[in-house]
Amino acid sequence: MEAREFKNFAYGHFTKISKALSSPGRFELLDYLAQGPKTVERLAKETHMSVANTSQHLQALREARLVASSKVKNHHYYELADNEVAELLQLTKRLAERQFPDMGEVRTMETTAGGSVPVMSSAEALEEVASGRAVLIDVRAEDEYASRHLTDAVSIPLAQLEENLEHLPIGKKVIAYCRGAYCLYASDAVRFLRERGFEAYRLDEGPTDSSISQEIDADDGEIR
Amino acid sequence: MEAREFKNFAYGHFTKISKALSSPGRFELLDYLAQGPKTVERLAKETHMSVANTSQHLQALREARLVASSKVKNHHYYELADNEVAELLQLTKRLAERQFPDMGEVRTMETTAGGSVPVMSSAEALEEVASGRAVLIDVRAEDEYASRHLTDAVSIPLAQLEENLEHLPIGKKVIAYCRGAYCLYASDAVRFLRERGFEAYRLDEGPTDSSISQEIDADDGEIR
DNA sequence: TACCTATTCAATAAAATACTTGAATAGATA
DNA sequence: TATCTATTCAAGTATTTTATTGAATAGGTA
Repeated sequence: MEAREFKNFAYGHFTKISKALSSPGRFELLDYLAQGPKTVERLAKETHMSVANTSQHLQALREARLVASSKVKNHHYYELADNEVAELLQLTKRLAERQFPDMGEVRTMETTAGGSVPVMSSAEALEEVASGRAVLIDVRAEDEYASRHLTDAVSIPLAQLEENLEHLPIGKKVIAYCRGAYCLYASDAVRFLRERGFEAYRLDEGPTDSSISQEIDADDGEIR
Repeated sequence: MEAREFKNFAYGHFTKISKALSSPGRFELLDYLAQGPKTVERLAKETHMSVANTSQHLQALREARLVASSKVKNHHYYELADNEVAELLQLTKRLAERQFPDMGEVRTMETTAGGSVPVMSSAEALEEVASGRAVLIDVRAEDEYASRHLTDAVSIPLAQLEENLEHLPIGKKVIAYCRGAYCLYASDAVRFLRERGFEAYRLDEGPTDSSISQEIDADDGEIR
């Protein structure tokens, strides 16, 4: 193999990865898959894409080895092929926010609804929860919670928040989190709770590898 | 801003980064820029692209905020806009090599010339050099060495290796490194040295952030 | 067996991207 | 001032990527 041929081979492979990440639709799919395995249909629904289009994108992602699929009964489950894929997503997001300052501004505006949704850092939340002054709720779908969640978090999907109000402690702070800094579920939850008198906050991120240092039990996703 | 509008905004920005990284030409440009600032002409020469094409790619990279440019006299110098860009390159390469196992195989075949170029890990090299049993040579261009290099490394660009043979110690091992695991300069150097009786090795990587933990002096790139 | 569901495939049209060529610009130098 | 050099711009063509649609497949289920 000639030197140039070798270069083409190497750079061709490197860019397979970036190419797969370079479409907004695919990036969004990966973002959802970072929450846990999902079927094509569900991904299509969550991203508002057609099923065929979703399937095609997933195909592209599989060819780039960013996702893997498995079959259970009649459903094909897709999931991230490697933890480093999630890292790549994280790093790309962080870089984007750093290099395009208005991104961070817009995100803050949107997720805090112009100031009426207070944000809490992971570090502070950890302290509040540990000392018993606050409870942590995970407002994502149940299976996403099951796949992986923050220590001591309770699962209350956004849609079931109203019917679970009675289970929330009255005097304590309530800290909600969802898929991450760009996900609006937690903000919706906080607004809903504040309207009902709770001292609610949203977490500034979701359950990432760096926020979860504990081991994950393969059986039920419970963090020890 | 509507929820969907917000999503489009966010994912649109994220993918600006990946899109910029998704062309082999641009990836290669960034790879060279990770060694230090360079002019358009030089980049064009090193990548064997036309100057106009190189300039256009650099333009695209600047719009994605991956590179920044400055002007000195009649030359425009381009450089990475952020250290995280280098991290992104690293992570992408690592992921590609992990997910496409034949990549690693081909790389090993090429860079070790089928076994005649022994490789040494950074950790081992550090020990050998510290104990005085080996010398470390940086075979990249001088300005790349000046921009950043490994501790205790001596600069001997590949083209000047022959005329500097007399300065290499006879009884010691010689460890060569260049831009990284996919760069062939170090391999060329090792073959050249072995033909002349030296016990030469190539390092398995280049001067990355993780291999350099020391502070870099802004004046001359010397690592303390 | 026939039927149903989830997923993939194939074909198309529209849109974006890549590389080439030649001209334009803007600073230095003579 | 004229000239030279490095870089960018603009236009054109070829290629690649995208979303849509409707058909095909392949496992379950009745």
